[in-house]
Amino acid sequence: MRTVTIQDIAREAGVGKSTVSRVINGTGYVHADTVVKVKDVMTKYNYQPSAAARSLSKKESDTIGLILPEVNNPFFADILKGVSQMVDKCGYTLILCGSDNEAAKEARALEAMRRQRVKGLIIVPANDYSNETAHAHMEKLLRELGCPLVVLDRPMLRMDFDSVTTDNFSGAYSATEALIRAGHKRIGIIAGDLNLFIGRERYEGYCKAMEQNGLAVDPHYVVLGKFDRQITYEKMRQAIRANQLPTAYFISNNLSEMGFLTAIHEARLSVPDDIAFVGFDKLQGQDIFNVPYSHLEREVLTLGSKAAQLLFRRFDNPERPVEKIVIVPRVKLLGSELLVTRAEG
Amino acid sequence: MRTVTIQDIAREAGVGKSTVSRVINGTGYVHADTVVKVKDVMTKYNYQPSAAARSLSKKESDTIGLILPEVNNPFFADILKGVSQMVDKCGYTLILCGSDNEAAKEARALEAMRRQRVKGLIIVPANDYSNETAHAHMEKLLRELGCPLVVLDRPMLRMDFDSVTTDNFSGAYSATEALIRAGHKRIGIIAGDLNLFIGRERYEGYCKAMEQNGLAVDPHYVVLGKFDRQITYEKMRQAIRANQLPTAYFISNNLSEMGFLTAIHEARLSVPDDIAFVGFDKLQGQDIFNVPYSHLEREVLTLGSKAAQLLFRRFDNPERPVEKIVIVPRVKLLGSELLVTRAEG
DNA sequence: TTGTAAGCGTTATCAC
DNA sequence: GTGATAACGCTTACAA
Repeated sequence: MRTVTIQDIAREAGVGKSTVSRVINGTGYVHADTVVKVKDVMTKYNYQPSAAARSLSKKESDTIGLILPEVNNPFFADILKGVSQMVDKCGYTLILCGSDNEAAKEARALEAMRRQRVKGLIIVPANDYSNETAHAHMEKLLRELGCPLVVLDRPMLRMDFDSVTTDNFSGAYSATEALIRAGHKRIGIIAGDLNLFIGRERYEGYCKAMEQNGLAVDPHYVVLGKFDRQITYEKMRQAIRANQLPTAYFISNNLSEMGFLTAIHEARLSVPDDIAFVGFDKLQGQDIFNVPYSHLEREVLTLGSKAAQLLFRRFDNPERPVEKIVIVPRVKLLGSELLVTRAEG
Repeated sequence: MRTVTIQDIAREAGVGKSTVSRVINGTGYVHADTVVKVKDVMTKYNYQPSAAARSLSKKESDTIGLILPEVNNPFFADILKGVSQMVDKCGYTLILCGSDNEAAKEARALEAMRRQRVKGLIIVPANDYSNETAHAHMEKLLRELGCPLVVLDRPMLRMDFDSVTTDNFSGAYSATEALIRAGHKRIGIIAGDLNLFIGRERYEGYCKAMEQNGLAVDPHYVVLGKFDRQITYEKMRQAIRANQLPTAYFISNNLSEMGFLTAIHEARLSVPDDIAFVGFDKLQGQDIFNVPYSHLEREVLTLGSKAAQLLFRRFDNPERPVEKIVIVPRVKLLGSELLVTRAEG
């Protein structure tokens, strides 16, 4: 049961293979009767043209590459969904690689994408390559791809690629401001990795909001959680034991939130009675558990589909100027930001 | 800046292209010096051979297809992770399609996989095709693929493909038994879609456990949630209003659990004080929210990687007998199964 | 409107 | 050890 080729179809339909090709691609003139005849044979044999042969011949594939740092992180899973739907809808095929946040794996993924001659690539960088040489290296790799690409979610230092990112500064600013409006004075931050661009941006948004409202940033209330669940947990444990808690935190991302909550639960503290917070990301499933955790909202699926659209638009017009889409997250207040006043010890 | 080809490398290295091919693939004899020379040139130009040309020539691609019903469902995201890691590790490239649980999209995905001439396919079927004609049609599509394939997670009626599935019967049995051991007598079930194989299996596991322990299945306590969050929510609302609650439920899947919890929260009932339960699946993030929901545990990443391994093993030996791996889930008791005794109204 | 033939970038089969 | 050369299955001039 050999795979049937265009040649087989041509023979069976009694035409040349270029005619079959025309029918498949809807290119050039071909007699209506011939079309019917050829289509019949194709259906009969359930013929599917070889993507490899086609892309070899056309010197262009119909595949889109996607590189994600963690494929099973709910946030990236949503992005994947957005990309996948769009890619599907537009008749492309998706090639997916995970980088596990490691530059080395990312580089390997990029090589795979090159071998596949993907028509375009969407990448959430493994890190932000803020280090000058690392950045140069990464940029070189991306250039070598020789295809349109969109950088998603994690901005890279100095990049002139199309991109879809989040306004981290304004997000952090609004979240902090919400806490201030709720009446908090002693507000801390669980900061992310300050070596990362987004970590710094969020930190600065927080500082700015404090400053603009005449509040000082107390270093005791700055927890360096590094966007990591375990590290945040440990630091928060220390802070709780040292009895060095503000009345509220702005928490820089979802993993930090998890670490924070674990520590809080362990110490039998409750939100917002003992400690208030607003998180940068929504915790997956918090609606199900009926918990009032305030957070910043962004439509993650949209992040993915916008990235795909950007890519397709560049296919259509390679010369268009670089476009950078920046999503501004909205504050969603559910109660965890509240200041619960009570007699203090 | 044209893409560099094997011909370019050959010319630059002063050898024939077959020699370059040999170096790339490590096949046949080639002088050590030549190897070095060729490799140098390849590195210099950062050459990556075209996957399309290669698979055209070898009549075999290095891609693995994966079709998932919902790419952003945490459960499938974990499966994806498992598959992706394995595929990566073994030097293959992953092509991903989503079916959105629709047979039509699934069929389109299968066509895409055929065009790509994937070397193997892993599929979580959009449904179980228990209807005879639907099943026949699906089986035909799968056969037509003409490549090894592994059916994952959702068993199909009468399939003689390699597969990795869960023992639904024994899972439901153990979960129900756990409730019985906790002292419950009036135990209900939130059943899934009984048109689906897994829905029936779980229902039967529940019945069997009841029977073996001398307990009757009270039809009032059988909620037909159809594996759907919204439907379960509505049915549970009715049951609550009608004041027709057992002391505990076995809940057939995670979406049902969500619907159940929403109804419970709305009615201001609490777990396990007012109502106890054991769910078939773990709710994503329940550890974070510190809730004591008992459930069945299975290593989801492993589901994915096992499926990939099964596929690779079949590549090595196409004649080996069909292998069906069945995962038996373990009961994990966290408190929601407890029988809280108290004076009744 | 259709068929012929060249070419896409590899691998595989030969001779040398 | 190595280099021509013929596939592989398709698209695309170019002829007819």
